[in-house]
Amino acid sequence: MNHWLMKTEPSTFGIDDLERAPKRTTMWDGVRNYQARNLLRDDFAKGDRAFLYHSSCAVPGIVGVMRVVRAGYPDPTDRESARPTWYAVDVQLERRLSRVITLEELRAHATRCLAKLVLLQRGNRLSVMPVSAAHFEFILSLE
DNA sequence: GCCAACGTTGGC
DNA sequence: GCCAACGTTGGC
Repeated sequence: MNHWLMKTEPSTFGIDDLERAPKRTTMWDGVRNYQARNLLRDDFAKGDRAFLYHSSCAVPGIVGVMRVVRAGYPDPTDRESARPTWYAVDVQLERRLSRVITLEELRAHATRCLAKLVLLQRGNRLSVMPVSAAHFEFILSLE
């Protein structure tokens, strides 16, 4: 069972939108980065849990926990796919956190508990990234 | 709006 | 295959 962190810009699609979506479920599409694509295609499994992360906003941070309800499949928004290039997954909101676990707060643990967290690595630009089980639990304990 | 950092593109 | 130019991401 893998754990993930998935970034979204709340001005485009955020936790409020996901909460209102039918079955609190959405197709996570539009990823156009090969490394992230490979994760979606090869490593995302039904039942995996993922943090929902708000980026490019006033208070960047983790706002919810999601469940992967459909593993990787060809992204239907990928128009020119004779062979599929891009992949999507379906995720369901499990719960909204009682508060935002902010990027600033995660950074406060960057030299210790969260030293290897991909989100905190220099120059990281992945929109979908793995989180270790230990990191996942630690972050939840901050709530 | 700025800018650092990275991915992608395309000329050679 | 190299690498400069360009585009994008995302925090601040």
